[in-house]
Amino acid sequence: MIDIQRIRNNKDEVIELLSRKNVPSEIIEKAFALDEDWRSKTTEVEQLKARKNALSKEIGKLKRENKDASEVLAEIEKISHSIEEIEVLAQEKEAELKNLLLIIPNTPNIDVPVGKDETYNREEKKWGEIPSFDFEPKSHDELGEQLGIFDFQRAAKISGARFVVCKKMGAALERALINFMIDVHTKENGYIEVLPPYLVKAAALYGTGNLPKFEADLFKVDGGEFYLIPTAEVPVTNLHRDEILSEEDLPISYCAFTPCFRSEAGSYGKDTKGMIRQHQFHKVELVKFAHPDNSYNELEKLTRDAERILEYLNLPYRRVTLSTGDMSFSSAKTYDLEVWLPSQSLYREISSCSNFEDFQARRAQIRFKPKVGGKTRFVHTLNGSGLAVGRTVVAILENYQRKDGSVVIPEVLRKYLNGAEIIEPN
RNA sequence: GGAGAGAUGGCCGAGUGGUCGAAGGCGCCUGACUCGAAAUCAGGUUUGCGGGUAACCGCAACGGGGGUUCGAAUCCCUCUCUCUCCGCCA
Repeated sequence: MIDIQRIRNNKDEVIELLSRKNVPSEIIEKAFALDEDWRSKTTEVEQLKARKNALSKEIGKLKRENKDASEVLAEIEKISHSIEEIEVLAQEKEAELKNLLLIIPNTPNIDVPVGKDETYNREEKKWGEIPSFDFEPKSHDELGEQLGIFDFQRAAKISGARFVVCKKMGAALERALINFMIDVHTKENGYIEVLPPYLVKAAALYGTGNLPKFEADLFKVDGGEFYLIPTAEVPVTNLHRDEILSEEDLPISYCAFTPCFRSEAGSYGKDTKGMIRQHQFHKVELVKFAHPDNSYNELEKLTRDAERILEYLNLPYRRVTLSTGDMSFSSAKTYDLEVWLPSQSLYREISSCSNFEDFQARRAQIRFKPKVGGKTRFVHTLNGSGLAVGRTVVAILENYQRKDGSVVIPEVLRKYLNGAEIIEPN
């Protein structure tokens, strides 16, 4: 949530920054006006309440002295009526303002390239050598079906479109990747492993910014108050909701493996074949609670931690900074990591690493108390995929394929697969 | 699913209608003592919002929401969570 004080004190700056995210200025002007209105009514109510409190105390005193209080009671009754009237108005304004603030996106960092869509994303680096094949490289779904490790047809029978059944080395490879990623992040990068719930309440989704605006992207459990998580970001960021952390504990870094569930509403016709876009997929997620003075440094580190997984797997990738028009609602700055897919001859997103600054922390009330200076401050939250497991399988199959349709297993994964070196058709 | 108990400040824990934003303890901060530290002694130490250059003033908050009352941590309703017992269950 954007800080209303920023709108109050630097309205024009906020309008300018949010125009980069295609937010019309009228929305900010509306929030500004609601805030002014709310404040004047609140001030009025509070003055009346102060008078009422004073009179109430007087009654206590009069009663103790066994004196008559009817005159004071009469005045209180009059004040109470006024309070009721104005308070309703103040509460209406407050609710309206709050609802409006909940749908205003985060302001982009000044460094983020300005543009209306992904064509304005800025490439930051490229890593690895794009493999050259002396044959036509196959797509992962073709390879997977030939190898007998993916079964899209039966998945459709069971659950419909956008699901897959992984079998044999397909299933084992997912499991190996999950363990490999978690091992690297916990042992080499200092993340604390957590295994959170996959069903969450609405409040958790408000905290991260998925609600109220993006309900259509989520699966809601019928009849219950639960939602299936779209990413581990939701439960893990909410670990510290309504908490005051110790400054010396920052940054706190978590790593979580979870399935992710997405309705993919509005993506009809996109990536219909294969494992790229599924209703259910696995992800190892990195989440940090950082000191606000150091969060951009932590974003660089977190992104490097994700990149290192790709490097261990020797998968060619590039890093791009998402433009203001392509980044998400809650983010102030996002790096996407895109892995090379030979069958499509392009880079596809495999990780998204963001600094949300205090946007989520303000929604979820995650704060810390500075050692000196007293006043509690909001932490900065960050997260990134480290990595999306299904898409990593896709990238491995496509980049490590051989002419005969077999696939070489990346060296770092072999110890997780009983030493297997190659996936072969059987 | 049934029966009961509970939720108070960073932590522990008192408080059953007004003088309670809240005793006491722990922790933390400042000062004294000390070469220094520990111990001891004295003082201080909640948060959010609004107003004010500031000192400061006001409003709100004792799990969440609602109610009774001139006045609620305290009484009533409701929700959430925790614990105990019974049932069921991987």
